[in-house]
Amino acid sequence: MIEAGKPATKLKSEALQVLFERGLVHQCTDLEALDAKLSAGPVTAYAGFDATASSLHVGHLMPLMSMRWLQKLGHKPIMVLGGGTSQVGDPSFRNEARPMLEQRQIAANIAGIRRSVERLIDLSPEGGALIVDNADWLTEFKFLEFLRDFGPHFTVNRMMTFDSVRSRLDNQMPLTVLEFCYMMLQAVDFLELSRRHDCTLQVGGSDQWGNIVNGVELGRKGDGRQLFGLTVPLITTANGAKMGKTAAGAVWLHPEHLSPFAFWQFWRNTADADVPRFLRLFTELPIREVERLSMLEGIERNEAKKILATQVTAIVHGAEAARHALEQGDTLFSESWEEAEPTHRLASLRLATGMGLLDLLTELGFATSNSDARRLVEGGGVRLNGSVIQDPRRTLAIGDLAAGERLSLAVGRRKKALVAFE
RNA sequence: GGAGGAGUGCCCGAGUGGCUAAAGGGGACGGACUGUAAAUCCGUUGGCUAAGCCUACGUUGGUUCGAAUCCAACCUCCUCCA
Repeated sequence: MIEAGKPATKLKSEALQVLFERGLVHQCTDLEALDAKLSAGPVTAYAGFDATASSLHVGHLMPLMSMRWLQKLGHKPIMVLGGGTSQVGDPSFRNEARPMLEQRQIAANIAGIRRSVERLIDLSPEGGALIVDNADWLTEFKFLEFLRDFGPHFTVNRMMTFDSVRSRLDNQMPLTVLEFCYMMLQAVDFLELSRRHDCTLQVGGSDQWGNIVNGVELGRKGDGRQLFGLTVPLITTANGAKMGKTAAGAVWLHPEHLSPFAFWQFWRNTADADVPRFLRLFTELPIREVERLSMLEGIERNEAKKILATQVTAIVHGAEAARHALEQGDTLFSESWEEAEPTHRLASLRLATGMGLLDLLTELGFATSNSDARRLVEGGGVRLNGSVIQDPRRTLAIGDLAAGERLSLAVGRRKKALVAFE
């Protein structure tokens, strides 16, 4: 096992060179052998995503970026949707069992995740990529058969040594058999993929190390094959916080959970200190360009942030959406932002019946509840058509519309909306 | 199996009958300052049909005019003993 921040030896394969250069490597089960294999020819690699929510979020971007690089460099990605494993729930580094997911919920979540995955990976026949669902094989096993086929390759002793379950055991928190067996399922996934698709590499988050190693060991004991595991680092922001949380919740990849513009904004608001690293990790700009942008200081760093935001948004939501978000950002944060293109459209009928300012704030996602909106207003954080409104009972009427049948609303310095009524 | 201790808001943590929607800190959000950054200072931080009401201190019951605080049972965790 290799702990990798920087490779100890010179790498032969372009794939690993790029992944290291990008900061996408944390640990590898056998760096040298993997390097040799990757430089010898195309390798099939997989990354798995469980159906814990109906959308992926920025945390999932790291393995996704790794898979994109691998595909670009001639290797074959397999994206595994966890329709089977989600029925169990990964206990890794969690102090409590996950709530059991209903079948219907899993199916709905898988559908949402699939949409993002399809965007991020080239699924054209030339791309060689595949999307599969591990329910396809995991649901087929009969219990005794499963135990007899795979059980002998796992020892409870070994399973209990993994850090991912260690703290649960040490703290004497209950770890159910259901959860404990999760690592077997993920190991079987890897074995199955190696048999079906000649997949020999698994990429995952650093919290997946234990699960991945189990798969690698199963490959060796079961089929006498050498499989490889590679983990991406856990990203925290310069402030030490886990990346990807905002007041509104996780930063989702699915456009229905978070608009492409809001997504763009998230990246635009990156702290200065994080910009170089994020450019490396989350864009595909040539490393030279990344370095150039990283040199920018002071106000100029804002340009780097815009490029970062636009690049990541292009990858996740498409070039068109990214360009649009950039334009919106540029006009919305310029002097004449109140003349820009509307960000939201509502029926003018709603003004006739009297629309509460607080309701609008909540509806636009600027406040999480009526009370939250009220606090913002009373605290002087809300501007309607340029002037601060502190009366929470304020309602909006036709008279509030400026030119173009619209009104502008800003919360703080970062959140701005132009609402058109038509 | 026995003895003792603990479970509080997003997180940590005070609170041992009414003055407690609950000290303090962290985080988050808003204001000032700025560059849609950081740092600093100030404010806010359960919900609603909002000067009123509702829900909340592991769960369920009970005592009381009144409970996060007292009692009982249960669940979970921690420490020590076997």
